[in-house]
Amino acid sequence: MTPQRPTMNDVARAAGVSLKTVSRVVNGETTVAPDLAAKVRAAVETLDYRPHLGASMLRRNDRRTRTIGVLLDDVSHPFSAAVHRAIEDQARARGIHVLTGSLDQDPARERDLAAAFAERQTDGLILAPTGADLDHLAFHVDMPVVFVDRLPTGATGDTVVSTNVSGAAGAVRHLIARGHRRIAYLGANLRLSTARERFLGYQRALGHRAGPAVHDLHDLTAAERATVAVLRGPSSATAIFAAHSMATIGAVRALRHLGRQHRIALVGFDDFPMADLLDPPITVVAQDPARLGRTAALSLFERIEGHTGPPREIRIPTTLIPRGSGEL
Amino acid sequence: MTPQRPTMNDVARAAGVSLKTVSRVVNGETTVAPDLAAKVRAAVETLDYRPHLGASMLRRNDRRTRTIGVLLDDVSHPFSAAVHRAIEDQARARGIHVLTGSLDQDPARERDLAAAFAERQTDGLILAPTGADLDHLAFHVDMPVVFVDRLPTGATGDTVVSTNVSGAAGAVRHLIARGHRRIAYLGANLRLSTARERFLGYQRALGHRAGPAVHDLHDLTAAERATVAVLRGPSSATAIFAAHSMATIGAVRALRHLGRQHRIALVGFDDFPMADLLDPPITVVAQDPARLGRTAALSLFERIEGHTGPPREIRIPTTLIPRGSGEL
DNA sequence: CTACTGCGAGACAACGTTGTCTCTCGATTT
DNA sequence: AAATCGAGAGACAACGTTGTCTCGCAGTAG
Repeated sequence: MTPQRPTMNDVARAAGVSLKTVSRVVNGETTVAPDLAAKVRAAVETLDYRPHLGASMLRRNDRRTRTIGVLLDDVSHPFSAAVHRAIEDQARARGIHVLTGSLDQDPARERDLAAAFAERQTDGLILAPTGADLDHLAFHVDMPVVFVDRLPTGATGDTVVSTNVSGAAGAVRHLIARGHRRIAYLGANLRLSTARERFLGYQRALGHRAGPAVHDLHDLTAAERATVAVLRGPSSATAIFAAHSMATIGAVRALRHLGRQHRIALVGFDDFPMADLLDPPITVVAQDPARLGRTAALSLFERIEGHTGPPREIRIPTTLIPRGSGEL
Repeated sequence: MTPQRPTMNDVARAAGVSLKTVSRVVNGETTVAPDLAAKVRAAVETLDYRPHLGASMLRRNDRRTRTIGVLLDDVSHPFSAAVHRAIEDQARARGIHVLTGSLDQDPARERDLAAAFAERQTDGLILAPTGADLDHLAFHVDMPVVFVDRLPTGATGDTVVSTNVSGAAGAVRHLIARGHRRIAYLGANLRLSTARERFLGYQRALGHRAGPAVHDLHDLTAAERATVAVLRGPSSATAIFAAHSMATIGAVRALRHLGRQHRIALVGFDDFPMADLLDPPITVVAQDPARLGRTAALSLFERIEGHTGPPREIRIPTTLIPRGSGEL
């Protein structure tokens, strides 16, 4: 019925040699007489033979699938997408393929997808942890894991993250230098290490003068509401530090809506598209998602190649980009 | 040395049953006595046994890897990322995993990655064609392929694309209705079906009055330069139709730089982040990338399930979103 | 002219799982 | 009470490939 793909046996028959000889030619072994090798290659060509990676994997000693898994928060978010792309580029250079998944901060999905990738025998995993306990990894996932963007809880491994504390502190000091004293904080759930670290940087920069803070902001409308709240509140902030891009964009929208975009200073953590074309252009602490991804990939490939040694924590520097909104 | 993962044999020994009984329990067959099944499940638990998908795949009759390949232009581009995410969501609902790759409009990469995915026995492929001849697909890729965003050349299959001609024509008519007569076109290489179709829509709407057109625009700076050129040229356009988001953003930047963003009308094809927050807000013909991805995924899964029948071409409608820049 | 060496090539087992066949044993039918 | 049946469980082969072993043969040494 269905025309089956040819196997090594078919090639062997067509070339008039033994199956094993075909295997040798396909694997580039040099111990085959040139004329036989030529016949085999011809047969491979005409039959359009392609090795069955599953079977080969099963028998081979090294057991490599040349595939890695990448689990990020949301592959359609610009930050995750940039990390993803950088990983893909590193993988491609090595002929390695990439299985992807979006976690949407859901620990169950994190657990399930990590386990599923392990079952599929991926050679390694790059994970942006949701913040939940990862003790299941040690049990179920027997491959190198590198964490990116967020610190893991309940597991150890190489970790590549931004300089969140100093980046956030720098942003806030930038506002302080402009004379602001009542600076509000908008950020995500503190379960996430990024939120914790950025909030810490905010607090360090302000000392006892820390202003109103709203956490747990994930979608745009929540961020917009929170912006209105911190401006209306008793402390009536004159400046806002938004600790992730969704919060920043929410703040931009709310300020615009209130007509106060030129009166309230705003610095966001994580750059976003078009930030420089808005009015005012938005000052941000830019992360380097491509470098995060690239570095994580390099770490992972080192581990896959057998590098051992204690887990490394690599910090990728952030850059303050003053554009106008933070200089009011 | 390396602690090997347990196999079915290990589980069988631990549970005191035969290997085949373990296989039956793992695969949820009902012909196993409850007490034996319980023993097996306990052993699976304590040994943390996970089936070897490669081996199972090799022997099974249906030969499904429950993995599909997705090849898009650039997973970090917002449009591709949204398509990707929609596909992933459909796949997840079916417990299917996704291998991704970015093609960057490179036919060689398209060919290599398609072949590599075929070797990996993916169950199907969703492809945004680069525009090059795809006759190699029929030869080397024996799985269902669904095309998304762009029409294939040299291959057939279900195809899910936007209503490019009518969308572009609508954009241009919108400008004509505002009194514009000299409307420039900025677009990508006409090798891409999207560029061809959008240019066709532009020409249809304008008839013999078509204005200056610049093709082959891919990066921002080229689009900026082209914008300056069509404004300075002999026909001195009063409006611009930008046929993809990179061209639109380039035009926005150039107009801003020239200080003419409130004098020259602009409509872009494909929405982009923050378009509504710019000054002026940018009028666009919005595509529905999520629906494109979802529809492509549904088509592919139907084909994987065995649906036969002639290739379908599905058009996803576009929506004109007037925001200001096109109403000057 | 026999014995040894080395290399090319095939035979065979094995990887971890599932499909098929067979066997046992208790229950039902006549 | 003998024959039949069915369900549960194991033995065995097979999936497509690679690792290992062996064999044959040409070339060389004694």
